[in-house]
Amino acid sequence: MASDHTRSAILAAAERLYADRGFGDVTLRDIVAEANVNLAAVNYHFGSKDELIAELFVTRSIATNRERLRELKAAEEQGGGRAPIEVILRALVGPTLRGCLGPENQRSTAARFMIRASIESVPPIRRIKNREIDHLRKFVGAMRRALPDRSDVDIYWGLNFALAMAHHTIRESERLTKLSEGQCDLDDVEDVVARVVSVATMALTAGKVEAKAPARALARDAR
Amino acid sequence: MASDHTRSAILAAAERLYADRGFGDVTLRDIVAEANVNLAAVNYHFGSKDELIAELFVTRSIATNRERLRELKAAEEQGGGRAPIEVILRALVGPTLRGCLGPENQRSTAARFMIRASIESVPPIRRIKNREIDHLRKFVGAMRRALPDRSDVDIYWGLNFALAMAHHTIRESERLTKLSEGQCDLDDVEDVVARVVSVATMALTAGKVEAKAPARALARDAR
DNA sequence: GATAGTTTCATACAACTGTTTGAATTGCAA
DNA sequence: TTGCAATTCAAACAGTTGTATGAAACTATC
Repeated sequence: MASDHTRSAILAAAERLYADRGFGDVTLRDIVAEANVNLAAVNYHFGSKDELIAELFVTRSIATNRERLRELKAAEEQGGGRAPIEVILRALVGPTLRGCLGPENQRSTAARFMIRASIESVPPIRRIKNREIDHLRKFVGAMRRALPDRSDVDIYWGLNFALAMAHHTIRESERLTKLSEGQCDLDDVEDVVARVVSVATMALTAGKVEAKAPARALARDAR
Repeated sequence: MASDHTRSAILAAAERLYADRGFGDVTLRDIVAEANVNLAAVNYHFGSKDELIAELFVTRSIATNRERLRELKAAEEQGGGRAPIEVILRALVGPTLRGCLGPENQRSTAARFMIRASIESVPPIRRIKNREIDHLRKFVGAMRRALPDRSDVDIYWGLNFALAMAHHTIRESERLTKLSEGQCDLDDVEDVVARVVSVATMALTAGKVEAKAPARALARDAR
């Protein structure tokens, strides 16, 4: 096993470079130069460039997913096996948003790396994302328990839209800032989380008996 | 000007190949082989590979944007300069969704190309997307007129979320189908449009005086 | 301190990339 | 037909890429 120094130096350098310049134009030679190691070290320690990228992404994904499940579990335990939908959605999108947004100058390398991964989507990363379905099913289950009257189809769509808003906001944060001329404050992460959760909750609860009647017939029917 | 035959053969072949295999692994040599033209023809007619990609994307973007504005204009004229927010949102996301979704086996090459462009996001395409802001401002204007009580910030967020749901659904349509085991029917484009418009409308109108009071305090406040 | 196993290193490899060149060919106008 | 411009073509260019090799340096064990 030895010192492991080279291995982690490569990981750190690669994450930094990918975060700064994207996957498109960072070569192995850039990485080994940044890490002060030999070119062959990458293939020796990781097998290939793609496996290096995959390891970086998997590490960060696992961290996010663990945090998601931690929040979800805590919420369901507190509610005796059933958590409010808002809290479930917050557990779903909160860790991702908190991990990627926030004041730019204090964003961690990991955060900037995950933003890149969200924007550029190279093959090794796509492959990993496709295996994320089992993880999402856990949230589907919790959402079913929270909204037993809701059809599965509606649950899936609600989940889809929640992730859509979170990821798109991360991907296009720069554009939203420019479009709104800075009026949309993407550094206020908790506000972003609240907005996403709010809209997703409406999407999942609108037009149902849920306590009182909904405000009015929704556009959904206007089709 | 001559026959133009070579030029359009390249465009058609490139669009087909990019649609099928993505930008990542389609080379100029693949394209000229598919188009039965000489390798140098691409640089002769387009200047560079990136300019070829840009031309493909611009052509399709313009078509979509024109359709968007056509629907928007028609709606506002019919309403005497002010259109219902649902109709504005439908003009915003409808053309994109209709252009990319629908039964897979009858999807046009152009549609599949635009899906790829939405997923992979190579530099020349990113550059063009960044110039889309002026186009979006026209929708901001219409939304302001439709919802004069709403703050600009809310308008921007609503627009952001509407685009988020549309684009994410296109990008991740495969995953949503898998997650829902086919229960979410992405071939029924008008249903998808209705769902996106419905949620976006709620996002933009919730918690306001709009006729009756809203059903209840929203998660937004639970923060 | 010899040995076996791990890690580093310089270097070469082999393939592929977009682009350029300059000559050949074509099409059209005078 | 002649002449001139536009287009096509084969070939080469110049650079980059990820990966493989085999020797050297190191490390820990006996």
